[in-house]
Amino acid sequence: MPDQNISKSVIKRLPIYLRILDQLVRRDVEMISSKELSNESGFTAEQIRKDLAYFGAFGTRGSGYNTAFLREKIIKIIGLDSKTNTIVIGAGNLGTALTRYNLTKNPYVDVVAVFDKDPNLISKEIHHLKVQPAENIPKIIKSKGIKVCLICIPAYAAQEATDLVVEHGVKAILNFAPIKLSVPEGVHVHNADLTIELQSLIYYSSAEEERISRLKHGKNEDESSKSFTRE
Amino acid sequence: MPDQNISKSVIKRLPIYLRILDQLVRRDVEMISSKELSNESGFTAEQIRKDLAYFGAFGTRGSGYNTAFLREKIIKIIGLDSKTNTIVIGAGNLGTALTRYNLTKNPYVDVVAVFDKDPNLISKEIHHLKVQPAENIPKIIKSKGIKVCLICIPAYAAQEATDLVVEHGVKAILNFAPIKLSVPEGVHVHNADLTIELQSLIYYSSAEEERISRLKHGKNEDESSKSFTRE
DNA sequence: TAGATTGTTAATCGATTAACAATC
DNA sequence: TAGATTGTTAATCGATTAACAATC
Repeated sequence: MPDQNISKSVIKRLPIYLRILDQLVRRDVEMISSKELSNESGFTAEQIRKDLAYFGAFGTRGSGYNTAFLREKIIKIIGLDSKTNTIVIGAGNLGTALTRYNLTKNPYVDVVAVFDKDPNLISKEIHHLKVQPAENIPKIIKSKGIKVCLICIPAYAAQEATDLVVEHGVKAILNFAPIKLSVPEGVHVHNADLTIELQSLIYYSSAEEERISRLKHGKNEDESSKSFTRE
Repeated sequence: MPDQNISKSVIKRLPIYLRILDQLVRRDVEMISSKELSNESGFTAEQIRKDLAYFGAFGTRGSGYNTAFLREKIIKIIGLDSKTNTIVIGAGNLGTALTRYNLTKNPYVDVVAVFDKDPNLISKEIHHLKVQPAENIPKIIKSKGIKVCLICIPAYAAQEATDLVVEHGVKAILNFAPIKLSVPEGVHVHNADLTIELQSLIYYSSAEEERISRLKHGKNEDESSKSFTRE
C-alpha cells in the first residue's frame, strides 16, 4: 500500500484544500474538521478525509486538523515548498495576462521568462520581463531548471513548441492551445482550453432536456413534453 | 431511456469532438470512423461511439460518420446553432484577454459587453467594446438575453457579482476567481481557476513517488528507493 | 457476399459514499 | 468517561472498456 498511484482527481483537489487552508491560517483559525472543510470546498467530508489519508494521518481524532500543520503537509505533497519556476510560451493576449497574473498573485509560482516568435513582440515588457525570441527557450530552460511551462500560442504552433520544451526537460505543460498535444510517457499535460469550457457550459444554459428530446424524437409533442417534466 | 441525465464528462467531450469535426469539414474529409476520431481526440473509439449514442444514431455501420452531418448534430446538441451572447465581468488582465480572444476566435460565442467597478477602467476600449460600469449589468443581461457569463474579478467580489447575474437570469458561469461560488439549483458553474490547474501540474513535474514516499516513511532509504522503482 | 464499423449490452474498473472502529 | 472526529474498510455507484450482434 505504500505507493499506489494516486488518481488525478485526488491531486486536483489538493490545491483547493491548500487555498482554503491559506485563508484559514491567515484568519488565525487553528483547527478545522473535515466537516467544515467540506462546507468551504463543496467536497464531502469523507472524500476529504480519504484524500488526505493517501498521504498520511494528519488529523487528530476528536478535534480535526491543525490548519497550519495540514497546510505545510499539502505544500510538501504538491511540491510547492520551494517556488516553482515556469515559462510562458506566447506573448499574445492570453500569455500576457497569465504572466501578469502569476507574477503578482501566486506565492508558489514564478514566471521567469516569456517567449514569442513574432519579432514585433520581442522586447515588449510584461510586468518586469522582456519578451524573448523562441531561440532562447532551450538556454533558459537549462539555466533556470524549468520543469513546468505554459503554452499560449495558436494550435498550429503548439506541437512544435511542445516537442522543443519536452526535449529540453520540461515535465509538465499547461496547454491553452485548442489541440491535443502528443508527449512522451512521463510528461504531463493539462488542457485549459477555454473554448471547450465555455461551449460545454452553453449546453447547460438553456433547457437542454427539451432540446435533446426534440433531437431524438423529432417534433413528437407527446414525447418531448413528457420527458421535459422529468428531472 | 429517452432522457437519462447525461453526465458532465460526456458533455465536456462534445466540444472536443466538434473541434475535430470543424477541422475535418474544412479539410474536406467526408467520412470518419470512431477509430480515427479516437486518434485525433485521445479518447477511445468505444467511448466516442457511446457518447454519441446518448443523443442518437448518427453513423453508418461499415463506413463511419459523415463529418458534416455529425458536426451539425453536435452543434445542435450543445446548443451552438445560434450564436451565444456572453458578458465578461471584470476588465483586468484576464477579462481583457478573454474578451479579445473570444471576439476574434470563436465562431459560436459573442462577447457583447465587459464590465468593471473600477472607474479608471470604464470606457477603456477592448477590441470594439467599451468597458461599462457594473450598474449596467442587469440592463444588458435583459436586453441581450444573456444566459452565460464569465467572471474574471478577484475572489472577494465574485460571490456578489454571481448573485447579481443569477438574479437577472444567468444560467451558466465560467468562473476564473479562486473561490467556490454558491448558486441556486439549476445554475451551472465551471471553475477555470488557473492557479489550481498550475499547482496540480507541479505535483507531476518532479519525482512525485519519491517525494510522497519520503513524506510517509520519513527518511527511510530502503522504503523510498523500493517504492521509487514501482510504477 | 465479405469486410468494416456502428450501436448496444454486459463486464470491469475506479472513484465516491457509507459505516464504523479507533482514539483524541 | 462521553462526545467528537479521524482513518480505514466495505458497499455502492457511475463511468469506462470489452464484446458482439446488427447492418451498411
